Amino acid sequence: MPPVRRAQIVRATIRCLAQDGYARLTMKKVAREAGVSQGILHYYFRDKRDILAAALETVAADLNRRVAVAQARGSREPRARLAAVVRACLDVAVQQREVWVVFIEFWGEMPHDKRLRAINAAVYARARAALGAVVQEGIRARIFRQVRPADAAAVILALVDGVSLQLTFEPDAMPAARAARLVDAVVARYLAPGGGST
Amino acid sequence: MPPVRRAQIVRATIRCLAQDGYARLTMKKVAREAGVSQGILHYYFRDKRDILAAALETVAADLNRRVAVAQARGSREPRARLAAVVRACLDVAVQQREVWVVFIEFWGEMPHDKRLRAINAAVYARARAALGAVVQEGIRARIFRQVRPADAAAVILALVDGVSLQLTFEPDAMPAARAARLVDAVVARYLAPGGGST
DNA sequence: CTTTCTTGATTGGCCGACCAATTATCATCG
DNA sequence: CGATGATAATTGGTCGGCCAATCAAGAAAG
Repeated sequence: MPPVRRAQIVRATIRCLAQDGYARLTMKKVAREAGVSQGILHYYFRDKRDILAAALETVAADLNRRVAVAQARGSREPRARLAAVVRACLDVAVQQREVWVVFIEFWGEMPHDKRLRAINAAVYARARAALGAVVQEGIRARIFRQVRPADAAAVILALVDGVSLQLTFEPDAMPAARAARLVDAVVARYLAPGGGST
Repeated sequence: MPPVRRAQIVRATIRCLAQDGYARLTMKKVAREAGVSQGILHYYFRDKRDILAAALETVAADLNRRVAVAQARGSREPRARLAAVVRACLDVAVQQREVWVVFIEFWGEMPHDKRLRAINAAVYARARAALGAVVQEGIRARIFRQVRPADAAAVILALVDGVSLQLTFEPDAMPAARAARLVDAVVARYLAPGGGST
């Protein structure tokens, strides 16, 4: 029962964050949203920071899961797989807007909370490793040019994050599908064989 | 005197945001940091939100200014100019860490505040216009391939934001100079003539 | 009957906003 | 030049309200 209650509280927290924002999150609202009393929150969590850390873990895991699923569904061909991942990331930002928005909210808190930073670092390390593996595969198959997979992973991640940000704050500027094609084009040209050695 | 006092308060606010974070910003701290009484804050600003909006405006203008200066110092050659802008953006994220961190903090609040969204949209519109103009110039000179300048601008901005994020949360992962070279390589390959029509 | 779980009221403290009172600024005029 | 009075700027304290966290008491479960 403990894990169930914890999850219930964490999910309520995420909903509150999506609705009102980090700065206006209160234990009262979380308890109300979860349908429990205020006291119970401190039975399952030491304090507010604990709940927030758990919320970031959940959000991050959720994002990772969705992207992993999309990647698994893609073909074996490295280019197609990268495209599938890119598309999945951007779709999350648009369709699962709430989850993505909460994740962005945590960015602002990370400089002030070591624990949140650690969770985020783990998420990005995993993401870079997964992307790097796909790139590596493409290099071996001579589909991609010789690049350091870690560099390529960082670049792809940065592109996706940056474009997702723009889609989040100015959704009307560009449909998600077009953004995905744009990012794909950049990645394809970055990894395509030929051209300079840079 | 009014404008001086306002600026004084806004600068104090930005320092507080950099130090303690958005969620822990209080009028008391701002007043203390600015070296004025609490009451004065409500004399020059209607309420807390007003101060925060002014703070975002100042931060955004500051970022814009620094990048504009870097661009102006660059050569006339489009590729070099883009490189200068990229370098300037990444340098800001690393060297003017405080300003950049405060800007990120505002991202988390934007989904919940129309006014902050509007300010941000203006900033990005300006940035895209400036970048787009440089790209356009390169296209005319046949240095770059035919791309929609707006697309290229969005891509470069996304890359810079994404890489800046990673530099912010994991500063040891990569020195700023290497990040700049990496981004330059991606942009160069994206804009280089030849290759597919995408 | 003991352990686990849950409640809702309480606590001390800090929050943003407001306001009456005080002080500085400055144009005007004796 | 110096007094005067209106206006602008500034103070510090007060207000109701909400915050996170605690706790004693009771309900459920085994």
